[in-house]
Amino acid sequence: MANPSSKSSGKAPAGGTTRITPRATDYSKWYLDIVEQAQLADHSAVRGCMVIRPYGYSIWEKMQRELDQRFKDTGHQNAYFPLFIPVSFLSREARHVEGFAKECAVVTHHRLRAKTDKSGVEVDPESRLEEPLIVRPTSETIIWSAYKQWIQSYRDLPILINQWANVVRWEMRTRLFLRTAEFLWQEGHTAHATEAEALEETRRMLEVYRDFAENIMAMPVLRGEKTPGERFAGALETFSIEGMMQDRKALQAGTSHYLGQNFARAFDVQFLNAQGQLEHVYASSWGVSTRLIGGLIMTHSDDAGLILPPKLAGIHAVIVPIYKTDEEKTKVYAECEKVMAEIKAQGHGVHWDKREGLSPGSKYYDWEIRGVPLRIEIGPRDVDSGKLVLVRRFVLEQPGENEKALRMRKKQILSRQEALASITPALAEMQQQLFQRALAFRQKNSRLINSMGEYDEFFKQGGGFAWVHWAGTQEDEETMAKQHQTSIRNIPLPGQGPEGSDAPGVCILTGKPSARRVVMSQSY
RNA sequence: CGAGCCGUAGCGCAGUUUGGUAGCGCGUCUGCCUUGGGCGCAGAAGGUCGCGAGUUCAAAUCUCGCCGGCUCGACCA
Repeated sequence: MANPSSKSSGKAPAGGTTRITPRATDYSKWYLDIVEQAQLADHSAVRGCMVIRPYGYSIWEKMQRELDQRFKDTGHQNAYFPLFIPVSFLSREARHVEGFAKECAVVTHHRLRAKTDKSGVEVDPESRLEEPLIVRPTSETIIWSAYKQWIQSYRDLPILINQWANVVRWEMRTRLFLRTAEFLWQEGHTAHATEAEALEETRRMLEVYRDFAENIMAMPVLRGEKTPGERFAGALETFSIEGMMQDRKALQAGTSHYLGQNFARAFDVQFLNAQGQLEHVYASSWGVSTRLIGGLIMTHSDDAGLILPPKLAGIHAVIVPIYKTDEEKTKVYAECEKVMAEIKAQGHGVHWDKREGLSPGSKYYDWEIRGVPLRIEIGPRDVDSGKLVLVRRFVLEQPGENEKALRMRKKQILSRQEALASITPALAEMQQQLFQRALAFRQKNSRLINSMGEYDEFFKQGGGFAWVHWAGTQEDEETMAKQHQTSIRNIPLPGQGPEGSDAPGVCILTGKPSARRVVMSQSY
């Protein structure tokens, strides 16, 4: 055993530079290391709440831009409703309050006063609120109380509104991005004259989420309906998109709910239809949150750090200059300037790392951890030969390939012109291959399972998505959850599973006939 | 919320058993030297030891309470 204070041997870093824990060693440590070292987020002084750092927030901003455009393209407008909700509003819808009551932050007073011993301040008991307010865990109630004022006739419908906001859910156990007490999200809340229209909206937004997840995040997702036990509190139907993370657990990445007339009844929102009859309004709601950033990390990243799909990268290429003398620096900098301008002109984000006193190697590690898709190295040799060194953060692994060969393939020395011309296609290819790789991973770890024996074996071997026929009760579901730490992620819409997954069969637990398979797995 | 572990400089940790001057590595700053995968040398700055109370001549160290983090469970649109 080496003395911990002695110099480490081999190619370990010279100093105590923090390294990322490999996935194989400790998956959740790996995840936290990336969040921390890529400077995405920090824990804050408040339990369960995070500070989203600029680099992490820039990813959220990119996501927002893409999603917001899709919402606008499907006819929605943004609006904003209050952070506080009268506690009585929550209880208007019975299931809704049941679902959220246990995780609400409550405001009961509006004033502080100095303590008598001058040691600080305390709640002024005189300032107790007539009715406590909760900090919104979701906004259905406050929004439907407003919709009541807006809707009288079928001519006022549909209302297609989205809100970008923060919400608070006092979770028992939190993890950065995946489950925090406060998180950022968007919530769409729509009102319709007919059930069919509201259902269509519910499915349309599920498809918007799928499109965004797969084409922007390069994260394949399964669309499907949640079982009654997993439904949103107050919904008649809940649909989700579920991604498979690299540890083969599922992550619920977005939900779209058909709320029927539940909230319209709770807030007495009726409209006069074209036939002159009063009717309750039909509703949908749908949301995705900063949890997506957690999904992004766990879908693509590797032991060297974050890997960003180009469409979510603010910086697509980083330029690292290499020089010894002032003379070389001048020469190299002139070239960097030109290369930077040309990449910018192509419409890509580019950053020139001018930090002094850091070796190029340090900079390489730095940008790798942050997941920047392309690195361009420019040294005197390159300037003289009219070439550029272009290094990709990610190339598709080939079977049996060792780490050194992989690294060699990431690095190309190209003529300046060739290198610049290859940036756009390289980014497009990376985006495509990240999706392909994640999809192949999910397929490899998805299986049609027809007996409890197979089921046990599958999860003993590491698990994944088990496509099983199911006709059990909610109690049966809970029993499965206890015994296997698995749950029904959703009942996938047809056409998404392995060969033969859409055929009817019999429940693996009860043997009763079943029309469709469900996907069971461990989850976040 | 239950069990276990943890909280000492920006980061990672030693010191706590047996109370007695606040330590190490990395990072940071200054200068020199370097720069094609985490350079080197010299010097310097940096601390309410998570917070509060208690025991004591004396508390990072012992006691009690609280806060926060990690892992596992319970819980979780």
